[in-house]
Amino acid sequence: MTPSPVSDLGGFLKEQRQQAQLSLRQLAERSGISNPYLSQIERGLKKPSGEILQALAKGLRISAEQLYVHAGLLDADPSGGERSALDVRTAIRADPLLTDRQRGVLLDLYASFVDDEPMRSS
Amino acid sequence: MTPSPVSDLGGFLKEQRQQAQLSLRQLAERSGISNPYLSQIERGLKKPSGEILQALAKGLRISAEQLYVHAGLLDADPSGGERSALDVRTAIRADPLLTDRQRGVLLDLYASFVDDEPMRSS
DNA sequence: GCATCTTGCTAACTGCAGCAAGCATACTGT
DNA sequence: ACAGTATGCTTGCTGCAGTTAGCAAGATGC
Repeated sequence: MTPSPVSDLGGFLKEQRQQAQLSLRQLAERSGISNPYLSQIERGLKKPSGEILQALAKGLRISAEQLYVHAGLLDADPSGGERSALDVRTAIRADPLLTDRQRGVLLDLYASFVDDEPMRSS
Repeated sequence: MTPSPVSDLGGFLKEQRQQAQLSLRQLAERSGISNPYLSQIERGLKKPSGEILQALAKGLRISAEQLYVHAGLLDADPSGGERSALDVRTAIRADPLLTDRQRGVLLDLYASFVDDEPMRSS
């Protein structure tokens, strides 16, 4: 975990907590986690799960996504060339108007256009 | 964890894996996790961390956000079904990895699956 | 037929997330 | 002064995430 401001979850948590004028114990109680554990997270000694991050976001009255970004679970800005490839696949797979077979055909065709490795043929 | 399709991570993972025509071991290897663990996740016996979900998304070539939604770490996109059709078209049009010709082929194919009227060629 | 490989799973194990109990220090009220 | 409270942290513990070693069954090639 690099100590850069963007990815420093603990530092960000401490900053948000202080901005909300909450003690470590108050935030821990509001979030439903133990205060020693919160202390360890803020000091970068422990690495919390997504559920703990959700609980902390709730206690801080901020979005969980913000904490996921600092924890490295989400990208800050989703734009970018490589992300677009994932969007097409994601959109096809999520489309309720397509049958499974149609979905497979579209995905295969897309893969043949974009990938070096097409999907395995049955 | 309710067994509804929206929140059933294991079922969703298995479905995506089968759609991608990967064996359990192939996906585990592509994702960099152990195959018994993947088996346990698919059967709902274990609850993976965000990092494992990221790795699985990478192995499946889908967005991690989709898996977070199924794992209950993110809310699903609040827009409705009609939006899905726009998403696939939008995603294809915006994809920088596709040539104009490939884009046209994909859009026409999609339209033939979903619409009665194929896209008019420009 | 047999040998080999693939597949999904079981069982035992290790490391760490997250907790409870409690410490040391600072602050407040009498 | 002292007692009580608040604060952030230390320590030891438990449960579970995630792994390795290996099993049973099915598939494949000779």
